[in-house]
Amino acid sequence: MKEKELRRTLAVLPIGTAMKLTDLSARQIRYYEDQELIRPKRNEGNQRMFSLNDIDRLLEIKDYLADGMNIAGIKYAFEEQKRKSKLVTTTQSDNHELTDDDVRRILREELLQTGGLEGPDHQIPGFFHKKPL
DNA sequence: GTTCTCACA
DNA sequence: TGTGAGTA
Repeated sequence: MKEKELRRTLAVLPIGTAMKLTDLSARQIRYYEDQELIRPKRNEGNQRMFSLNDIDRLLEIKDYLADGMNIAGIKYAFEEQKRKSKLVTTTQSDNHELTDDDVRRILREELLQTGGLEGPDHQIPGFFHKKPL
């Protein structure tokens, strides 16, 4: 499955396409880049070029945001995703019982629970959640 | 026509 | 986040 992974990392989509695919505004996409949630490549004309992985990433960001998570929380979520991903590939390289979706869902639940139980006093300023619902 | 950066009545 | 300005 290396060819497939390679194609998913090919940055060939301009921001206009990313907008249609993710239903996000150019403003939002650029803002998320500033927050280092995504790292689109740049072409010769300094224009952002997105890969399918970037698109998935943007969709995840939109998903997390919908669940009330903020930028800091999402950054943390991606770090954990990377950490757990490494754990899975090294401990069960041939056991694919856990799909990426499972990891994301489990992780989201964990984050929502943690942030939800924290009292306003012990909550890290703008980490997991936006204003307590 | 599209995208980029910067700035704000 | 939106939006307009001035470019590339």
